[in-house]
Amino acid sequence: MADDREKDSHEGRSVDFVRGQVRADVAADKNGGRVVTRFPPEPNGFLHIGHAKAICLNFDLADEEDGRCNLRFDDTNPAAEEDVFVQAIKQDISWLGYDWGDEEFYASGYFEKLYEWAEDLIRKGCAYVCDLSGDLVREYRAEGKNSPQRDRSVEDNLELFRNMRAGEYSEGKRTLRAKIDMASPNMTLRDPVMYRINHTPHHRTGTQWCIYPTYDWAHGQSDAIEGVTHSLCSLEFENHRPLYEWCLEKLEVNPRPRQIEFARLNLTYTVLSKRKLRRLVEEKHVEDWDDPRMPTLRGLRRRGYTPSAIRTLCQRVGVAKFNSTIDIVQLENALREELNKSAPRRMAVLDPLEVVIENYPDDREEFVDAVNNPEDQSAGRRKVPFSKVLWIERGDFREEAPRKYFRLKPGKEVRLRYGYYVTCTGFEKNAGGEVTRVICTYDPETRGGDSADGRKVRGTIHWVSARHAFEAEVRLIDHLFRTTRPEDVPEGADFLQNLNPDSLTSVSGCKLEPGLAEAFPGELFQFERHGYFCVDSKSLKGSPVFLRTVALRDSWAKLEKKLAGEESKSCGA
RNA sequence: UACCCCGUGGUGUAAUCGGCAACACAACUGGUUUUGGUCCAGUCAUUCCAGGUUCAAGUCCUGGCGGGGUAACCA
Repeated sequence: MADDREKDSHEGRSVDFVRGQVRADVAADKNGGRVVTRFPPEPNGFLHIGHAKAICLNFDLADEEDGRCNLRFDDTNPAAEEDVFVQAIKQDISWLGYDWGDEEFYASGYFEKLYEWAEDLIRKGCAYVCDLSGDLVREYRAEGKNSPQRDRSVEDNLELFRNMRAGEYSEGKRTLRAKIDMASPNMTLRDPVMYRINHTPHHRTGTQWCIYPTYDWAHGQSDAIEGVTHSLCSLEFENHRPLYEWCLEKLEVNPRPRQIEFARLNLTYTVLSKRKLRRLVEEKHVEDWDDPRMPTLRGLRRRGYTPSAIRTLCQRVGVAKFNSTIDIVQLENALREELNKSAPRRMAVLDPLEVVIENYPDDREEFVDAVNNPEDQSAGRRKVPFSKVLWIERGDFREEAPRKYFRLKPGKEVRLRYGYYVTCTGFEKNAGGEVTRVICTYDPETRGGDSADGRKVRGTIHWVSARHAFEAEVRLIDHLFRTTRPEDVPEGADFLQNLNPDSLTSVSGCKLEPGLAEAFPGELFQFERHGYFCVDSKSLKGSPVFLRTVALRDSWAKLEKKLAGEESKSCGA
């Protein structure tokens, strides 16, 4: 895998702009040609696929340049952060396939140093303690008006700042602000807040501190402390770059890390804002953060997505500054591509219809030979039980079929995969007009699914022997939202109105190949002609629940829709 | 409104110094097939607009238009 990545990026025709800039720096021997990146999550939530893009970029880039990537928890806000998130984030990054080695850091580990630096700034006359309330600070900044305390003496500032640290003031009472330029067209430069008071205990430093550095005061300096050379972040920090540089310049830190911004990932039919994901969980529109419909890494993991499929997606979408939305099929396709090569095939009937083979002996049973994976001979073969009464998919029989329908219909012959050719000789219906049983005859000469006379059979359908079937629940998962851009709602409307009511369909009584009874949690299969399914890790032992990870492409569904369209058109005319 | 960033097929991402617009996915055509899957072949753009510089502009310059971000004691 590492080899592939290296090949792609070093020998490939093109390189994204971030890699381009990093390589230019290396070529210019900046930082002695060293490359250090970092992934800086705030431990206040779970990682989602948007984070995966940043993780892949930072780790892959460091790897390509023989550098390293640090994991740094940006834990400067005790009100929001918790250790459970630290643990979850580490677990998710590892699962994705990345290793930060010993480079696990916390912004909170630098509190003392950041404090010292803040005092330095005060002494230089570049920071002051401000008494304005939050509302007033906002107002003054908007108007470009100086804080009344902007010209406090260094001595007073130092004393007040120490008092802040000592816990003498209540929350919101005072802040430490950088003295930059209240007239700057860049709002972030209008005397940004560096420290605020918060008496909430911190997940790592407990009650040791009651003043906390803001992102702007902590981030660049944390990068510098760790020797980060390239600090990659998302577009919304673009306006902060001059401030990022101002801090490091004032502190005379050398060498200085370089901030580069890139566009974050957006996916169709998906919502990736932390706030919105939280609402989905809290308002119970999903089971939890690891609901298989969630775009969180734990959700995707539970659903059966592989780390490499996610990495492939991140690699394919590239890195740029254009704010784009990736079609979710891009993700689905990356997974299909991988599972097509690796997932063992099994037969599973989701919507069972009974088939009786009238010329097959009542009590006979035999085992037919089936290929586990046509894409991978080393996956071997297996024996599947066959008998007189079978289950087939309800959708594979039509009393009256449209043209180009290759499956079972009266008088028509199809192949039962790995079994025999069967011809439909009749069917039964109940009072409601629903087909309850299909009657067929089989050709004993076609065992295995081939005929010696070279007779052509257009349809091949899957089946499960009724007597041997393993019954289980299957959950069909679809997009959580029914619109491509769920967040696009009319003024005042809620994105939840775009929730897809059919995102989760539970189907019980599915008839599966008996071997599937032994499937273990997380194990992935292709149910032939349906899609890829995995055993829900939350299913109870001995009664696996299968989740549909992703469906197979279905060109018949497309064709049928098209035919139906033509039909109604000609009828209407 | 102010400031910053970005506009290349349907969707994304490329295109050394200014030099034949490439790749992936989607869509559509056809072929192969014991999965209507996979696989294979083919089709699909006058680079947001208008000027300018140049032998030559996706690329450089000017002006529009369009989209996004920011204007937190969040990150």
